Amino acid sequence: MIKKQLIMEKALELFAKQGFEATSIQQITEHCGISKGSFYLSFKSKDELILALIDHFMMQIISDIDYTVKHTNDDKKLLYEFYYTMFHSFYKHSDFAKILIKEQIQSFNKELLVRMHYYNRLNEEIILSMIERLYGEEVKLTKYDLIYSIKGFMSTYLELFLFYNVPLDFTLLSQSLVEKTNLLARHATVPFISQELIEMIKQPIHKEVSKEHMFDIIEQNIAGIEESIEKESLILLKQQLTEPTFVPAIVKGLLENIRNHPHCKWISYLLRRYYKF
Amino acid sequence: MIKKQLIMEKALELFAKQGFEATSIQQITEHCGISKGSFYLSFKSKDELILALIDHFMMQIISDIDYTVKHTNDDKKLLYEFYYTMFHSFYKHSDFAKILIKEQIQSFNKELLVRMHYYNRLNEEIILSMIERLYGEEVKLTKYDLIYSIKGFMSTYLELFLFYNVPLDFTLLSQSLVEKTNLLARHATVPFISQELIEMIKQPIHKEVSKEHMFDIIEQNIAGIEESIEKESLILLKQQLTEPTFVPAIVKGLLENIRNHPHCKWISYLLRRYYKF
DNA sequence: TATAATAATGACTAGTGGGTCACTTGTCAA
DNA sequence: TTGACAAGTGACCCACTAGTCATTATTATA
Repeated sequence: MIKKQLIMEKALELFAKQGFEATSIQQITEHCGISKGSFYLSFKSKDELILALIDHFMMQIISDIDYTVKHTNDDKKLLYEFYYTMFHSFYKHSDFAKILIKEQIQSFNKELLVRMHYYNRLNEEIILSMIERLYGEEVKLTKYDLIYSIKGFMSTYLELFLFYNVPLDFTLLSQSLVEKTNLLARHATVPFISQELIEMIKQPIHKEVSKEHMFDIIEQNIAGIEESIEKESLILLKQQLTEPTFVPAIVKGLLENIRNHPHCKWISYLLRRYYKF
Repeated sequence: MIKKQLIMEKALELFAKQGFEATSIQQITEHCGISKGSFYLSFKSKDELILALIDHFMMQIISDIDYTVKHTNDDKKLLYEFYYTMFHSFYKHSDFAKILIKEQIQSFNKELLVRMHYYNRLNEEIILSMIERLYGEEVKLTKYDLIYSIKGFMSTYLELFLFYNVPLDFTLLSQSLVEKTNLLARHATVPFISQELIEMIKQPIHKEVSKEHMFDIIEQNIAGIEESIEKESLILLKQQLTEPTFVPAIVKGLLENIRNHPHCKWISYLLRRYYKF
């Protein structure tokens, strides 16, 4: 488990510098100070490694954003918090963000493509829920265009700060984008992306996460982290999953405990969904 | 020259389908029905091929857009024409557009990176000249943000139609983006990208194109195209470059003749710049 | 037709990469 | 101390790749 993390960490550095294809397993293992065979004890293949990386970081970023959107009560601050969290989360993981943008993960693995679609869809879902809450009927016709505009802002400004090492003021950037978003939401009238277009595009998010799946993830996480409040919380949550004994308040508290542990973000997101918090 | 074009065409198809790294010279030559050695009579290396492709298409796309912006007199239509031409030009070359978006040409060749920066800068220049003409002082503080917003719109909507094969209505899309752009230009007040930030980012566009350079390109083009009005025009323009004899009206007419020939777009763009048309 | 010049070929080289596996080292309970 | 099991190693395999070059085919010229 620890070895796996080491490999992921070191591989990420190399991928961000040289790209995925251009980095050999040899280089990765050398950079880790382990042997080549040892790599294959942790990962079945190079593809499995990149997949694990994508999952690991996308889960964190998505759940960061989701948590912020769900837990910001003040509608006036919501958009701002959304942008700020998003930029901040990508900034925290900028090596990953770099490879995400550089290698548009289209070419190789089919499975990766599916995975990326999935996270993309989750992201769109979050944005949609946010703008429906903020503008309601006002954006009935233009909401999908609004999503795409927001995604457009995200991508260009992300690129700006990922590839030019300039000092950056997320506060100002977020304020600036909040104003733009509000303008588009309140005054844009010409929709391009219709409901029909969306239907044509989307493949359903099939993954309705099963209890067993969450159970597995929790077990993995328990194995992966040190003795701590988080670990204890996880164990209790695992119990709760098989035989519910705690009242919602306790469950929510336990979730809050693990929320900020980097390895628990995803399960925390899934459980929040499951318990409808 | 003809062989070169064949290779570029067939290689583009494969790159769009499988990606650059994943496509071998072997595959390309098989797809062309020529031998491996033959490839190296046209290109010194695989890198030179991708470079030639990038140049070939970026030149066409950039000069399409530039021509539209420079030759649309009606300010009311300008933004619309810009968006329409841009989408249309990428659509015409959608195989190329795909590899441009897929492989974020960052990893490999250093020279490619420089080249892409160069075209990106040209694009930004065109957009800047357009919005300064349209909005003038109004966007003094927010013009760079406006550029980035426009680029954001471009990239998300490009992705939308490049990766989902849906029927698309460029007219409606352009109208929709015109409205959004106008809203942002007229009402956005919070700038994020300041003049200083731009200075920090930009490396100067060094390439002030020399007469000799243009001369070379013309000669190449002459060799590459069939006997035609375009070819004759090129020959006359070549003469004009060494010993100016024609009045501007004639030169402009000759440029108009070659403008729409796919191989002459770039030299046409350069000459328009040179003669300040 | 003969000769020179150019174009095209594909077997070959030298090298790399992902992945395997027989073997070594470390660990820990009995 | 022993022995059984897990963790770790790196030489090795094979498929494949970019690029070369001696040889052959084609074309142009005289």
